Amino acid sequence: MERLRQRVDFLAVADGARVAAPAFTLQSRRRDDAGPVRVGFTVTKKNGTATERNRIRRRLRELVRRLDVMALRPHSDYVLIGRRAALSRDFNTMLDDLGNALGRLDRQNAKQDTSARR
RNA sequence: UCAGUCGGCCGGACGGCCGCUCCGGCAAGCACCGAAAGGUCGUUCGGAGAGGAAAGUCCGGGCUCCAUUGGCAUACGGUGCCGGAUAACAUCCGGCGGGGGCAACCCCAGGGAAAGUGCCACAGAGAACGAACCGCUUCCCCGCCCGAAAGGGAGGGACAGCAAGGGUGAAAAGGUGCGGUAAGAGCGCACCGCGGCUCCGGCAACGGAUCCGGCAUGGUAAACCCCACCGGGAGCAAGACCGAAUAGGGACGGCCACGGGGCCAGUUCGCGAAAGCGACAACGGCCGCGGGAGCAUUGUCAGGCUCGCCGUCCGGGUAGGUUGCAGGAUGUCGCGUGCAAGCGCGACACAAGAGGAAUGGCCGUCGCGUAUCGCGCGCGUCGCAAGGCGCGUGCGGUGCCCUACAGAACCCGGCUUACAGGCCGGCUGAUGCU
Repeated sequence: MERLRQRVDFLAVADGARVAAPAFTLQSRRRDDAGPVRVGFTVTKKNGTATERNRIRRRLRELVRRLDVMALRPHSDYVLIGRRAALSRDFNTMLDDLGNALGRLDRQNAKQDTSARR
């Protein structure tokens, strides 16, 4: 698993499907290449001071690390957009949130694929 | 003990599991490459990893590029008591002056108002070539009262004198007292204030003393301005190096007029199912004529013009990468020196280096604080007593907070702002005890 770092990659994912949770918004995009799963984090300035933004990003990063790798689709990019609730929300609860969000994202992608085929 | 004031410091500790970034390194193990020697953006391993403000980006520097490349002046901006410290500063230290506080101590944008210009609202008579509203006063005039008279008293008026008192204001042209006068006035005197010469102390800001001047010039320069001093601009997204794909530029070589794109002409007419055949045609080509502009369509051509394609090399340059980028006006300790800021010498140490941005996540134990409950002790008070109430303190339990402000982004020196809780020291005042 790699980190997403280039601006163009973030912009590409921003066009993909998205799912909202109390502490974050999850986006993803299938890349159609042989590369590994990549995950990026976005925390905008409206979420608070630099210290608070750092904390949000670190907790989200830890969520992804704890996650079962099998829950992520291979050859895909994911972006987690942090929200202020990520500062105080219970860690295990957020872990469940992320699992649910991934499931919903998969269903949404499947629906988009079938409609694209038609 | 309480109240105050100034300065300095800390800003959770330990541990468990799982991670991140950078550095070191094969000395050892593993993985991979290699025939081997050996090697690796590898892994296990070893080491390091946010702040007192990292913040605001308000000053000052280093560094880099650009400009000027002689300096100066003008303009613009900044600084503004004196001396010192410093790479430099609007910072710091030591003084001076003014203001506040019983004091320790604190505050001050603190050059020039006899270079010039402007402004000074409201109130008030008057706000800057001094003014007279109420008022005070001598002489004179008018009538009245007392008196025998001389004269005296109260009132009114005119000419003058005055600025003490009243009133306005942030401010009214020195202040207080005595003398003086018709009433008054620096008119005179004393003290204070102000200005000036001289002398003394101090590097200086400035302070002190004698004498002189009766006092002549109100405030505002965070109004213009004057004077002195300082300042070229932009910033690490600076700058340097490397440099993919695609498009485009240049050079050389090869290939083919096959196919394709663009523009013009044919989006024409006849025959034909179609392929095709034929006809006619220019603002096009060729030919003709003319020295030329051009002319002629009665000549001729159904296509004409243009871009090529492939390979190699070169230079510019985007994304991106590397560097700048962590050994420095560096820190700690000691000694010397200076009232101090600091400076000098010596020893030791190396202490984050990210880049959609590492330094974390989840827990445990302890500690701190606070709330509450229980028990014990001390003091005060009420009560005959049992005991009640209040305050302080110790131990234990439980809950909460499990921490405030806040995250390096080229690096330093400052300033400013934010900050839970806590520690240490100096000094001042008040009170108590010896």
